[in-house]
Amino acid sequence: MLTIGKLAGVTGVKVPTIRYYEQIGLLPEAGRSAGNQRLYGKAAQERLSFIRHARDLGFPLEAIRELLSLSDDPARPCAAADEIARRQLSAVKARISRLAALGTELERMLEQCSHGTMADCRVIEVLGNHDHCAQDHHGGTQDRL
Amino acid sequence: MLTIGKLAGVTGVKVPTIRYYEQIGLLPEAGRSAGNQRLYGKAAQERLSFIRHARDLGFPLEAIRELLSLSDDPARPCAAADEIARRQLSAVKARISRLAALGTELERMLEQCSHGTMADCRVIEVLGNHDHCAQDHHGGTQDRL
DNA sequence: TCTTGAACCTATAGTTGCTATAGCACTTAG
DNA sequence: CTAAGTGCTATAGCAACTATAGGTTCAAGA
Repeated sequence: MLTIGKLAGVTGVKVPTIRYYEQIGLLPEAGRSAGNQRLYGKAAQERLSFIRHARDLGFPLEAIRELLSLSDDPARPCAAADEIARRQLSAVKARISRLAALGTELERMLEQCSHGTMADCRVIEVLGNHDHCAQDHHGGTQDRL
Repeated sequence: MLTIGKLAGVTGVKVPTIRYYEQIGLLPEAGRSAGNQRLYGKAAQERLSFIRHARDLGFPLEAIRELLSLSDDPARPCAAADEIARRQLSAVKARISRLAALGTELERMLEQCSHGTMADCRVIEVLGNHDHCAQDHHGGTQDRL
């Protein structure tokens, strides 16, 4: 049985984050010691590692909640889990292409800068006037990493 | 003179967002009509367009605040603005490379999926066990877009 | 002129995924 | 036995908005 600090150590998830996951129901309520401290077994450790890994891959907590509830039911077809992962992949791809466009625009902006005074700074000028832009970078998707 | 709704229309910034920018001091307090409604002139419109464009390029509000205060002082050298933009560019690049790694891992995961039941779903299996991963995707930078 | 509906106002709470703080109780090494 | 370290709860804060409630003002049609 691990205390919350040890669990944090082995999973790489911080202590307050573990308590937060319990609070939002992503982890079941932990058993307690005589002195009211949380104690974790192997199952909890595996569940938390799963969550950690999925978070590292950018899955939102709600998606992780779905994945966990799917995996609790081994007989069901795996298509639903598949679909969640595919959604995540396409969100990642969308994010990359948007960021690539932003990077290009930022580079263009910086190349043009002649390092004089603010009065004729291209950075400020470009930001003030969208007509200078080569690409359309308006209204990107809001899906979070 | 534009009402807040018209200003929202021409700049593409939503009405509550404009009020929010005023509240946090990114926009100066707007003048008011006889009936206490905000009225905006050309200067406010340009300032807001600047903010919008910088946000589209992913600059955090604090960076925008700096850029605005720099541009209010046309005699100063442009190096400071340059530096802010360079920081933003490197944040964008870091974000892209991290996302690319995540994308690769997600693709690998999905390729291996044999579309059976949850019991032997690779998606779940891979998420549960980091040893399956080709790459290191732990502890990415937290800088926001 | 009256009325209706859109657009405005303020203030507050919610979003995501944590992180930090305050003020305690418990546990463990010396 | 005591002091440091870890644990507990509850609450507030972060970015950057978005949504809601409950009220006022404005513009246009009858």
